[in-house]
Amino acid sequence: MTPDATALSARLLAWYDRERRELPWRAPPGVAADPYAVWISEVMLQQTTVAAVTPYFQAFLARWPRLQDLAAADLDEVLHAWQGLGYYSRARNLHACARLLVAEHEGRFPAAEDDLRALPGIGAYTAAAIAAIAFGQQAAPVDGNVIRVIARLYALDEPLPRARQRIESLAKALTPARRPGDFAQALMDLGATVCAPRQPRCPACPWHQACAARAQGQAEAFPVRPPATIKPLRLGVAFWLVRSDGAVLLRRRPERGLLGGMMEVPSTPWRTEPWPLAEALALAPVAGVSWQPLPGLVSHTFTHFTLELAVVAARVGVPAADAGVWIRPRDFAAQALPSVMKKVVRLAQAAPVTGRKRPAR
DNA sequence: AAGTCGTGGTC
DNA sequence: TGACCAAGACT
Repeated sequence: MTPDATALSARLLAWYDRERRELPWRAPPGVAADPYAVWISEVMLQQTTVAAVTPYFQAFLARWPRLQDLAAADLDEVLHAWQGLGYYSRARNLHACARLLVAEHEGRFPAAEDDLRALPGIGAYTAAAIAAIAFGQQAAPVDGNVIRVIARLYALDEPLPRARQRIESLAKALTPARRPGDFAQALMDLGATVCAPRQPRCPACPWHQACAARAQGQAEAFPVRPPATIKPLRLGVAFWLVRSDGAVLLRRRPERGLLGGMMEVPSTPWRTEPWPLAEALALAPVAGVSWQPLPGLVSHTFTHFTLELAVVAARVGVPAADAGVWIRPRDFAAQALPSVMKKVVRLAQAAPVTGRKRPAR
């Protein structure tokens, strides 16, 4: 480290010792972090806020306190515990990683960054985070916070993602040999609480004096991002099919791809062109029933497209085989339903199938 | 290497 | 209200 880097990292660590946040996965000062807890938290925190992760993390560790417990769980249980958190491949990779470690690594995490990086669901960021936080290695995890802080500190005008290499080497150069895990968390805390994307609180920043972007009065202008691409709109028609006993037809999505392995209300494919009703109904899970369009639309924005689902509903007596599984709405809680499908359920239940009065009771 | 992969909060 | 964005990984 250069003298500058030494002074900067010392100042940040002093700030961290003062302002450190208590988080459920964070070990008390001086206590070694549990690699298992660090791993779970870091995977959950991928592209996900602390507020969203916290209840999931606590439920996860209460249910599967050790790596061996998670490895012994069924994938379905893990997916269910993950429902609502998004990026569901994380749950499958988490489960696969637990089983791999138990089967082939004596149930222990490797301490080396490279070995961690080779595990399913652990990329460059998470490998560095575990190595630094759980094993005290001089690794430098680079997440969105670190990118922002470093880009501002040095007023890097090279746009992302090209600037990433430079940011990684600058972050590494700032990382001290002592307390690298605390330094990494300090950098991320700084980005989360002070060096925020909008309206950074520069006067409260321990790097205030050194910050080049701040000196230009342009902190918010960094990092430089390429213009965002517009999200296309995709359309579909969902089939809300109610059996005479009240159970609703659901099906499991393919293992890979969008919402992989999660449950869904059956629907047409999601495409750019509108669906004429007759064309959509030709793809219904059962034929010969009377489909009734429900008022309203389900709108849901994914990372790279917006989805609008119309919903048609019908009652059926004898269902076709192989169409899916019949679940009573009261048992939906036990299903791994992604948020977009919960919206479909909400819409369908707000507008029950008419044409037949529900039995008064 | 650019596209794919969720969701909820924020302004 | 819609666009941005969050402790990224995988292909």
